Amino acid sequence: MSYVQVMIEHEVLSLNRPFTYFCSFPIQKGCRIRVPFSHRILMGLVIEVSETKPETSYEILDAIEAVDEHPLLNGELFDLASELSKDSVSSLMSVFKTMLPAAYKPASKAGGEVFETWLIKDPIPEDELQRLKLTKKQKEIYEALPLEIIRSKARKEFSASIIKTLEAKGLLRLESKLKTYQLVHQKKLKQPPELTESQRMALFAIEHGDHRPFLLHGVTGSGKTEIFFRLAQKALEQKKSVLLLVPEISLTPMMIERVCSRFDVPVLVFHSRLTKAEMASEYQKALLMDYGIVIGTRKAVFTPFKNLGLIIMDEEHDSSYKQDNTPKYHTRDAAIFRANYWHCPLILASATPSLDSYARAARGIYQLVEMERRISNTVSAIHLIDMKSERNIGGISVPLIQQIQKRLERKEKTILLLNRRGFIPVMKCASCQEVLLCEDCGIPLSYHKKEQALVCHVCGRHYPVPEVCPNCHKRNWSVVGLGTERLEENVRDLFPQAKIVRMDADSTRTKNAHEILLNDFEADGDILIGTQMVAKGLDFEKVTLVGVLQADAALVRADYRAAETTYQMLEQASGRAGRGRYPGEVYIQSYNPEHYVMQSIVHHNYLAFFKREMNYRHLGTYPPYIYMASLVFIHEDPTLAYSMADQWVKTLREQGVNVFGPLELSMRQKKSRIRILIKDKSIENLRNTCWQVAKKHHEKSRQVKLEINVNPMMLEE
DNA sequence: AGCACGCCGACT
DNA sequence: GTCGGCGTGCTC
Repeated sequence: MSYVQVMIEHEVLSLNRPFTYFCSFPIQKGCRIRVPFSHRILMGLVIEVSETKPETSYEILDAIEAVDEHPLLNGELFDLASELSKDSVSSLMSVFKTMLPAAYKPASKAGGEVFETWLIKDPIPEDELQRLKLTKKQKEIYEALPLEIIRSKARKEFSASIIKTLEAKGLLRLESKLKTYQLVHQKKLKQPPELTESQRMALFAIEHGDHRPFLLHGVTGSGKTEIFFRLAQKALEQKKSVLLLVPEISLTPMMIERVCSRFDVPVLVFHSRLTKAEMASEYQKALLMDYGIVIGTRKAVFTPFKNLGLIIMDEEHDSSYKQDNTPKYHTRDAAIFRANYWHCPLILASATPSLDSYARAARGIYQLVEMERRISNTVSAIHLIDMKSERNIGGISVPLIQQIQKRLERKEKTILLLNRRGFIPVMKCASCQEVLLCEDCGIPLSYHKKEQALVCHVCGRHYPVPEVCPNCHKRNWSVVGLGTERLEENVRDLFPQAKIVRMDADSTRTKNAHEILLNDFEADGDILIGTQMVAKGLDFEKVTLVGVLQADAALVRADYRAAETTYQMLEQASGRAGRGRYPGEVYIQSYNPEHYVMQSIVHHNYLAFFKREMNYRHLGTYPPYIYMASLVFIHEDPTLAYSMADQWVKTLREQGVNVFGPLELSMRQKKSRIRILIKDKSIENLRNTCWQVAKKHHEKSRQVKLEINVNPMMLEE
């Protein structure tokens, strides 16, 4: 007997509006509902319920049935969803779908949940028991049974036949419940360590701060985790929950281990490698949990809380925090929203803060807390190897080989990091290492093999491939590339007696691969070879040497953030060495040792890097000085996609919008992708422009797909 | 997004 | 004559 506003399961922008239905059954906001919709029956989500009939020009149809008894989303998550939808220029339904566990997604045909049969022992009066005349054995088992137990477990532990009899006599009630999984295991609790002076000061600063988010800039090994735990302790004492976000699945096992050996409270885990049933189980636990700790990757930021007291976002600079499919939201924005809602502290932590965050801290939007000292009070020595003059074998320089040899003799461990970005086709002079830059943007040009041209991926300008290098006038162009597999072979040839563990996207595809490989390395491995993923968060006492191969491969990327991500990667990688008692050494192989990124790393000087990089961003009008959005037009026919993009460039330019392009990107799934870029000083203006294009584009053309990314983390592709 | 409707070409 | 291609319009 109510009228409901329903969002339909489709994710397209053209259906991103509520539809009204009459509802003859009770229903609440946040429940799924089945409704008739254009010749079919669809699933929808109720976003509003009202008693009065809205005034409409159309006929209102009857909804079919309610799917959920209890709402899947509360008011807070609703508001968060609508903000993220607006901010990321994507449909509300697409946000709902990423928020909810797969088993509860509006469009899913249910399923994914696993149910178990439970036996419930309801209280039964004594005379009733007498009347049933149980045998001695039956009575014994009946009394020994707990009030609630999983049927299969009861049958195994007691007697299957007697349990059956008890069921038949009506002494045990059957109930189907969602299966719960045990994803974390309580460890033996450890005592908190003494705080160092620098930790105490950081903690003091956070505890005496105001409501603004904190940016905790602590060098690797400065003991940020202990700060997290002290703050968590406080929140838990007040019976409030703690949300602990990590960028990648590979970092969850170590974090879970640490949390469980410190706190005796419920701990929940969320990440995309959980099965549907595990995810549903954790979600149910979250709904019921009064207080506890939730650890997870970006999807954990949507956990329903009864009382949230602290949010920690570790490695806040990591680009995995931004989802790269629709809705393209940033976890940081969702975390800020939730911290505001709960009036709780938000800690953005990193050894290498994103330029965005550090700039915000500089402007007082965030409160900056610095930790400059390592706990061990040692600083790793960083050596730059100039690959232009140093001899190398299979991509490994002679000094690095000697160092690895030393570690093998001393039974210490080595991590070798190879940047996979080495595969991005950038043309380079093999004689003088010159890389060609765009005259307008100063950004390295990418080599497009098919059209034999050099292209700037920022402004879209094309250049012919020059005959000879403009620097040394030799004709010796090359495209660089060395993969982890090749490197593993080379290392094996050099050190046949060493135990080598390789960690990359290939070797970590299976479920617990990360854990297994890392345990392997910790137990008796000598050398760990890997891509970026070995740069992040690993904490092994015996690692005293880190080698970074092709350090500038990332620098040469055709992206305005190339220097920033290179800096972050090198600093993070360096931080893996010397975490224990033994001091660490880092060898960075570079063709541009004099580059400011390399120099800042050697001198452990983030601020110097920050200033240089900000200056560069200012000159090129890049974020954080302005906001940016990329619009990609996709179609099989390149001319159609291009003309669409081109039209928009012209229309927007007439409106005075700062627009760049169109630029042809590489093909994806046999489809042409044409990108235009919009820059704006005001984020509101930028979003308005994007929404305007999104809506109008859909009216005009259905065949050309449009993908919008507000504040993209990466540009080249 | 789907799906019906409608208008043109090439087949039993 | 009809079957089926896919451009266009609509969904409470």
